[in-house]
Amino acid sequence: MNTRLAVATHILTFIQTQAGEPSTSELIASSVNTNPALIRRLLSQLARAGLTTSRMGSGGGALLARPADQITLLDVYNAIDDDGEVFALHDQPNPRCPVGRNINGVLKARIAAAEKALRDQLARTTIADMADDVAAQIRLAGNG
Amino acid sequence: MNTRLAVATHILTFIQTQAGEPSTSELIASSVNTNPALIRRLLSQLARAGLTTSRMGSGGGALLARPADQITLLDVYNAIDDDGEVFALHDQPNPRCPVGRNINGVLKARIAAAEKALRDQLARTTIADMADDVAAQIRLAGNG
DNA sequence: CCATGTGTGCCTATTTTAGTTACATAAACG
DNA sequence: CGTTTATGTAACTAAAATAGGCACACATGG
Repeated sequence: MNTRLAVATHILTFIQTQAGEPSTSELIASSVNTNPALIRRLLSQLARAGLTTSRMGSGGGALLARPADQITLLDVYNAIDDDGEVFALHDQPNPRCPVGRNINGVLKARIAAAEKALRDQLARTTIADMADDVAAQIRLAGNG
Repeated sequence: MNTRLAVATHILTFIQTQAGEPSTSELIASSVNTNPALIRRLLSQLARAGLTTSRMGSGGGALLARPADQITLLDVYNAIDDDGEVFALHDQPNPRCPVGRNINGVLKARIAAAEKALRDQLARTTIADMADDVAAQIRLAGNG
């Protein structure tokens, strides 16, 4: 699978830790350890989905478009995944076979149920949760 | 995403509709509408996972290794997916950034919860359910 | 005007996926 | 025993997805 959900979540969690200061794509890229252009591409998808806003020019960068406890991992997943399908059906089963003719309709319903369970669970975690968890980890390491 | 779960489920559902007669890879391939070698590759993974058995030679083919109501879509998913991860983490976040250093540990737990929800739901459907649903569709079409 | 930073088009490399050919091996059957 | 049927798997090709990167037009603040 791809890492876009992980990177997008990293981006939003990072922004949340910056206490209202805009984060530049270069700064975020250094935390993710990748290219700023890649970060900007993801940020533009997140902005299109209404999760972030960006200010151009000097002093600019990305901000969350709404409070971190109102952005769930499901929002992130929907923002970055074009079709949002975890499993694909097979293109052209044989329509002259009874099984081939009907398998996709049946399977689609079962897969949809499984993907719904996934989405419902993703909706239970917010960016605020992520930032809190990260902060807790940092405190733990500090005490170690 | 890939179509291997769909094809593997198609294979098993097809075998279940054959009333105990072994299914050849060529027959299954004609239902799926693909190449027999591809079916055999999937069948060998299913056999390794203990879901099917194959008999070589004349009159041979694939059979379910246990009753269809004891094979779930989770079993199929586990059989064909090497690592079974829906989402990947990003390789090398920057260890010098507090967020980069901790994001993967935190995200891993959240993603695992979501994937568990997916798996639990996949475990609720058996190959017997699939075959029953397909049979019901065939009856519906017959009445139309 | 100049420095900073976004948004995006275009390109490359790598990996995954699907599909195909070929052949050694195994079993059944006359 | 040899022919036929069928599996299991290696090797290969083609296409698509993924990640990464460069370049530059455009926007903004000083």
